[in-house]
Amino acid sequence: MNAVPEAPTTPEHRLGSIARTAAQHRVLDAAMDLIGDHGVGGTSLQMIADAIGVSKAAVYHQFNTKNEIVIAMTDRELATLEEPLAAAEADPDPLNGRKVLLNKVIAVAVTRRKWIGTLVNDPVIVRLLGAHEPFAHFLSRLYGVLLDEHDDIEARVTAAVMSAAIAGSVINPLVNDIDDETLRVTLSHITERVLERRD
Amino acid sequence: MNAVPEAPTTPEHRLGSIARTAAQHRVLDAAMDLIGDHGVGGTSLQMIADAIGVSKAAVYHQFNTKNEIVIAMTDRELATLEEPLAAAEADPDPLNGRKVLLNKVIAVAVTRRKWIGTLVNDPVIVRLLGAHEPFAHFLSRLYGVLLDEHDDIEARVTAAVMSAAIAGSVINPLVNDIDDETLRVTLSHITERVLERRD
DNA sequence: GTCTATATGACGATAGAC
DNA sequence: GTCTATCGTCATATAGAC
Repeated sequence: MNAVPEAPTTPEHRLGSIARTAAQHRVLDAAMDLIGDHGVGGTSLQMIADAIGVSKAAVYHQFNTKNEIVIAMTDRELATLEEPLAAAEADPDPLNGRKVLLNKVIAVAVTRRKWIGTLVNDPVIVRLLGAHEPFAHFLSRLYGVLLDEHDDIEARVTAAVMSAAIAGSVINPLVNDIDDETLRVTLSHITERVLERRD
Repeated sequence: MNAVPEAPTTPEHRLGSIARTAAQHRVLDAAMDLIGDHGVGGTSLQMIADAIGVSKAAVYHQFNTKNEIVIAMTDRELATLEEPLAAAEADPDPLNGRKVLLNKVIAVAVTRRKWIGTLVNDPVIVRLLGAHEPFAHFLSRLYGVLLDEHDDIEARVTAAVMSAAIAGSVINPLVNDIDDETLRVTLSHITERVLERRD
């Protein structure tokens, strides 16, 4: 599908490892804003170009295809969890590592609330999350830390409820006027209550 | 927040009150299936026509615009909650009415899980839910029964978490292989635990 | 890095025959 | 109720000048 110099053994496919120019970041900023509002399918390159104030051709000079923009945008966002995830994996106390990572995930979800609905629900991005190997690998690691017993039905439903609660609640119009800090604390509180039944 | 026991003059805007022909239902069935997979923006009339096995023009004979298809499709689905909602509103015990309605909402969400992510997240449908008056009115009634204290921050976050937990968890790949009945019972259980802290 | 101009195709929607 | 044929618009994407 794309580059991927690494093959089977994949020693290092860290997200966010590709350096981007300022012009590329401008494209990604505009793309994220628009796609957050209209979805991937509802956002054209013309809209992105207009938002930046350049021509379509200028956008195409930064990224070869629309899909590359979506990948780069998703990569840039998921990459903010690379370090917290690695830290959690290295934590000698798995329960503590999970708790710290969960709160970091909540914090990111809250500050990025406008975009999170697109990330977990836009058909194009959802497909990408499974099909693009670096993303699939990363999410597998993330779930690995957040869950322990993958085969237990209640554990899986609980995990689904938690991730849905985090991703879904922050985008609900009901909480639109609640500030980030209040929302973050309240969510942390609720998810911990759900979790503590299992730990 | 909402109030409005009856709108000023609108005597009857019940959802699902428009009779549809068999041909129209065939269009709506195909549209729901495709839109559930690819979103509104990712589904063309050609795709719908191909799925039914007719031409685009035949589809246009049933509905004048693509938007009308989306509205009719959404209307048909939301209408399944019209009767449970009316029953809950008429229940002399509001707490019981709410509980019964909540479980009905969960049941519908579980059986329609493939579609529910589109309903609550697709930019086109979300916009429609607020802009199309019958939908906005209906949702206002629904929230009116499910919530009591709209202004309380924790109540709103709780409501957001609950609706997100229901809508979001059923579409999570983690629960893909869990049968409807098991998922429904587990979800009912979890949401009741969240609710009982407030009642 | 940005532009104008253009190729090619798919989109929503319509006209009119059967 | 369905078809073929078509309209005008906009989509992604490219070529080549500055």
